[in-house]
Amino acid sequence: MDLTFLKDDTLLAAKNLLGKKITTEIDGKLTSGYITEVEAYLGEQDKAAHAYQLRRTKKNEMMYREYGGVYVYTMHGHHCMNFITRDATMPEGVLIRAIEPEEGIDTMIERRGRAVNLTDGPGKLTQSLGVKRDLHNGTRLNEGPIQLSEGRMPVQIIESKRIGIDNKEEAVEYLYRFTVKGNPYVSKDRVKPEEKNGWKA
DNA sequence: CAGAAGATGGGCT
DNA sequence: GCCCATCTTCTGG
Repeated sequence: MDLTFLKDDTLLAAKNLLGKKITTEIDGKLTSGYITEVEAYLGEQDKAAHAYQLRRTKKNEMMYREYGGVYVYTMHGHHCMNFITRDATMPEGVLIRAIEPEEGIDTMIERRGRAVNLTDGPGKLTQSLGVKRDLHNGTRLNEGPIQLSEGRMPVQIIESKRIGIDNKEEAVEYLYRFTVKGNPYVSKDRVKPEEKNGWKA
């Protein structure tokens, strides 16, 4: 699909990512799901971003690339996946925090070692999809094992504060987290499922 | 049952 | 030492 929507405003790109389908084909197994929760990280101006004030390290080097790249970092032994937006001078991106499982659920259960909470958190969904930092950091969407395609449309998008950044001063207050209203496959909050899990059609 | 608390953990500076 | 998380256990209603 056309990825140019990742090139411009990162907040808009984040909202447009909701409902898109992520498909991975890793270790010969196909898994997929629809994006239900994302967070935008705005680089230079954003105290919660890895690239705040254009900080550049071996770890976040990937953010200084053209839109469409995949940035994977590790946290407490878990992998977190971001899609890079903008261009090489603007290290911005969108953290994928949760998806609604679609295909390959048996594979997800196998990889996770449990049958519940497969994809309702940034470290969980990467484990279910088989995404690893050493193999997939620096790859590009639709040019490798990680594919992005059209999926579903959220009825309504909820804006909220980002998770896990309580020591980032004013950045804590930014409403840069976006979730599909009525979809239970999200991190932290327990959501009562609405009709069609909050998707149109 | 929900929410809080504690342990765990890897890659970087 | 710092950090965009998860799981298990403990607590209280």
